[in-house]
Amino acid sequence: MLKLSIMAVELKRDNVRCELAKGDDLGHTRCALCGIRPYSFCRCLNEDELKVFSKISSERMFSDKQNIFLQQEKSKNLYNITEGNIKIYQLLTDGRLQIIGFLYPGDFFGSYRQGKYNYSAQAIGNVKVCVFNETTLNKHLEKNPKLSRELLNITANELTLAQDRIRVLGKLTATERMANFILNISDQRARIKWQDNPVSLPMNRQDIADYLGLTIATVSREITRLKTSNIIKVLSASQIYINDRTKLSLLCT
Amino acid sequence: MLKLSIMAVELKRDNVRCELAKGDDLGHTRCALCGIRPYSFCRCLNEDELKVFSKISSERMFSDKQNIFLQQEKSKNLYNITEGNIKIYQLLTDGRLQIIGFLYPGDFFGSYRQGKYNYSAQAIGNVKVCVFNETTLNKHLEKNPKLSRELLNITANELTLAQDRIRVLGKLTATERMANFILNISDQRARIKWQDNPVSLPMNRQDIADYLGLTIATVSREITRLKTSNIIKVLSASQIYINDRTKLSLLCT
DNA sequence: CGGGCTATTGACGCCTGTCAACTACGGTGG
DNA sequence: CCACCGTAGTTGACAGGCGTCAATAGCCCG
Repeated sequence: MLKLSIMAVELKRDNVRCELAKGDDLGHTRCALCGIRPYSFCRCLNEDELKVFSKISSERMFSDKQNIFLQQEKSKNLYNITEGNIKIYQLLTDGRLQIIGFLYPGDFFGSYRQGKYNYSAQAIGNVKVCVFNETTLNKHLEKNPKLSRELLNITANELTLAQDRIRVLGKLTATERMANFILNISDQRARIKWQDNPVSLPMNRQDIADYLGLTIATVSREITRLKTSNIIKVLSASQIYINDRTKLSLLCT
Repeated sequence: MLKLSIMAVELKRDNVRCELAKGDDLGHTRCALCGIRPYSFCRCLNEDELKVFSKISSERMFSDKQNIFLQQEKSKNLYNITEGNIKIYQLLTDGRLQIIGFLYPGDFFGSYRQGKYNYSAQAIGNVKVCVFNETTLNKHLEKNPKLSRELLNITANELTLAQDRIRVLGKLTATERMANFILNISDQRARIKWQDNPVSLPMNRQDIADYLGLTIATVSREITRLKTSNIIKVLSASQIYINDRTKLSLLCT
């Protein structure tokens, strides 16, 4: 029953895509057909600019657990997710792994420092991305102040998200982290007009643990705790229904 | 003895400032006299642009524990530190405090989301800052792609620093965090050509604890541990001499 | 020399990690 | 359609790292 309603939402997305495409010169530009554009940094472009943009970018697919790039690799490309989810992570020398963030459709990534990626990026499930050559995009930015302004905005926004995460990892307890995580992911889905309750978690427990600075056992226990206190319902391992959003918010402090 | 050598370095900074000023039309522009400019986002400006820049910015002083702005406050200004140190932090509803970052001379701050500051900023000791009106600076950015590119670069750089901190808070042990902290602060000082060994810590133990997601007791214990294993010497509470940088690096994993 | 603040150190407890057993689920083959 | 297997998730027992609370030590300044 619930699963059906989720499917309906995913289908609705495809409809949106078709509607966007209708008014355009079909087939000439990939970008014009892109359903995620309203939520992506390229939303600031007009129709003409969009055609140019389609040419300087290309599409690539990745499947589950495939790496888009690795940390310390020389950075050549920047990416924009059009479908699917990605995790970005850093590895310690002894094998410990910290997930820096989960990225969703519309997210731009590949930020770099001294020409090297600062993290590895790996597909969670099937993923479709737009690929931009770094130098090409940079040249484009010089000519298009609107675009570079947009890029500054989303980078600043990512920075505030990272800073919020610093607070979470520095001060919150396991319960608080878990509550905060579920709310965040629900909000994230709402932002791109996807069903935000129940929430479907694309990542597994290990990923959640590595993201929250916890272990898989603790994550599991905390989910059980939220479940037994009737704040959430666990429809399946990856389907969480939020019973009481208020209580969940209070847990985030 | 060691204190003297530190003073020498501070004096040397003043000399640099004088040298920079020599070739300029003295007194007409504040920016031309600014010693921290080579390490600040305004370094990309030429002499003429600098004169304009002096006019659209103003100088302000803050003393120890004074707040420059508070989280959730409507953001009007952006700041650039010219002297002293600042902590940016977030407060939880129950009073817990997480220091997001320490900022040093040359650092630009005031990033915001939805028109509100995402953190509070407070002076550590005496501080001098450049103040920019947000809208004025934005207008300036439109006309000056070099400047907005520079701003994008430093924002992207801050983002990578924030991401590194996510790894530290998510995965490192207390010892590792402490080692990482001391090295970072030493590197930071080296970057702006200040004495990087011994390191003088402008912040107190409580600040370090709130920064590293630990308690004051643990910070103190970890410092003692590094001291007894001869990796550092504690000249005074705020003066740390690094005996063995290699061992310290190894502790950061 | 004494007051007040900051830092250090000790005793103890709890939260979360570790390790391992158990359970649930999805896919595959008979 | 069911039995089987492998993977992912849950749960339990236990341990240890770090927090908590408090006493002590060190330092600055009057």
